[in-house]
Amino acid sequence: MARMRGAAKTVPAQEVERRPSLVDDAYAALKRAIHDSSFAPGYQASEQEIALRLGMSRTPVHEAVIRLQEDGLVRVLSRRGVLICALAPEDMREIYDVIVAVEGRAAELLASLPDAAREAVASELADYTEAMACAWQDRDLPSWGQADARFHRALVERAGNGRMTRIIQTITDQSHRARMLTLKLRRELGASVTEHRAIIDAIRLGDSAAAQGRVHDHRLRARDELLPLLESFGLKHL
Amino acid sequence: MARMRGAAKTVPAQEVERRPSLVDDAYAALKRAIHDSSFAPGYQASEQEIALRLGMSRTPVHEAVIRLQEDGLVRVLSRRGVLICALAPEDMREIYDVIVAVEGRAAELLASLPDAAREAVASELADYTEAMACAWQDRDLPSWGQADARFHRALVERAGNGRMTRIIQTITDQSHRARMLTLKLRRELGASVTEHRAIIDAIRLGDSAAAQGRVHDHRLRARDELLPLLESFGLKHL
DNA sequence: GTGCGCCAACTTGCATGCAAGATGGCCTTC
DNA sequence: GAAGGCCATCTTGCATGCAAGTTGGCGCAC
Repeated sequence: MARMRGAAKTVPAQEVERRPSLVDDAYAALKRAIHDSSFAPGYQASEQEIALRLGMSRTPVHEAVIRLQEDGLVRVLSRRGVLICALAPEDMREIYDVIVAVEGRAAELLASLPDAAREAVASELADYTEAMACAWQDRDLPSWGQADARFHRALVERAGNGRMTRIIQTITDQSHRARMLTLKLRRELGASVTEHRAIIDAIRLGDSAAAQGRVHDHRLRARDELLPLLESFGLKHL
Repeated sequence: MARMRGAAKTVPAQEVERRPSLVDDAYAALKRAIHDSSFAPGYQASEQEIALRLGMSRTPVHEAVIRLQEDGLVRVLSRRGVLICALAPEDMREIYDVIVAVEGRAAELLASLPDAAREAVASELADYTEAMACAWQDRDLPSWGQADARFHRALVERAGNGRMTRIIQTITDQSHRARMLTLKLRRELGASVTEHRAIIDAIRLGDSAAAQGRVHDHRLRARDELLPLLESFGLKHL
């Protein structure tokens, strides 16, 4: 009955592209609901209720919730429902440490690329930064936030390390609500443009130590600007 | 029917300690099986078969497999079984980047601790390093590996960042087999002791830049020693 | 002998049933 | 009136049934 399949037998051709399953649907829907605060932090829902709302049975919801728990977005309280996780300032401190670590290494890697690839990346990053500068002049906060997000995502993705990309994606998901909130509170958005340009210069010059250091300083400055804001506003949980 | 629980209602006392479920059992058992190569990479098993072997139904196995997939240890091939993931040298390169990033930041944080805490951590790290030196003299590879693992785990855990700890835990799980293999291949185990001592000194002195840089160099040296070994031995997948 | 196609077996996706545990309200008792 | 205990209800944990899709082999045709 239990047929042992040989280890050497490679993956059978088809490049493993799953069509979207109900689990994926539930996962995406729940993540979106959490991001746009349809499910506010602290809210406690039952899988049954979520399943009903999404028009499917409990099983795919349950599996999606497991994945969300791995992502740190919810917690499953045994026999008591699903709790949407809140983010404390302490969590934001942790998150910034991870960002500093990963983006710093990514910048280092980018600065070590061959000339042509390096220039291409620098050029792309410069585009996003100019978009930020324009948005800043126009006082267009949403555009500024979008361009900033693109800059930081490209910074990591272009380093070509899937694991680092995934880590940043997870961390970004976790802090999504906080970012949306703080975008309106911050004052020094202009400084980011200058710092981004410094990062880009270091990458252009192939100075990996400087690239790492400047990303490091950029993110720590942003953190030190943000955390007091959060605490002064009494945002104990986001 | 669908009773909406208030968001403000805090977690009901009990500090959320799940007793081990069948899912946890399956998860632990599978991870162990993968680590000790009972399930070799490339092996393809069915959830039914695993469930039978573990004496439970398919449901908890299925959920455990989902978690293992999140950890990057297996892949679920839709309607074709569970594939134990193999690690290519390219994966090891990615893994080392993550380690360099996270451990580097952790060292930085440790060097920024207050005097007493810093000294305590340095002292603990020194203990592990001395254990490595002894094991190296005795040519006791398993002990060396264990002490080295403790050093690196403490380096991250003592920084007090749960997310960084979790990332390192995941990465460590992924590369477990590779580490076991390469422990026997490496020649320069002695250099690690010297480098560890340099890291500890930087932490003791509160020099966070030096601490970060020395961890950085230590891990990159180890990587550059290891990767050629793997490739020369033709270990395309571990 | 070779190649093609059909089919049977096997696999996961998902729904649902049942059981055990947690919770909150109601009733009883003092 | 207040407090404590019992019970109904709600919740997830897990087993299992059914359906849909994939695979490999067997047999048939040439």
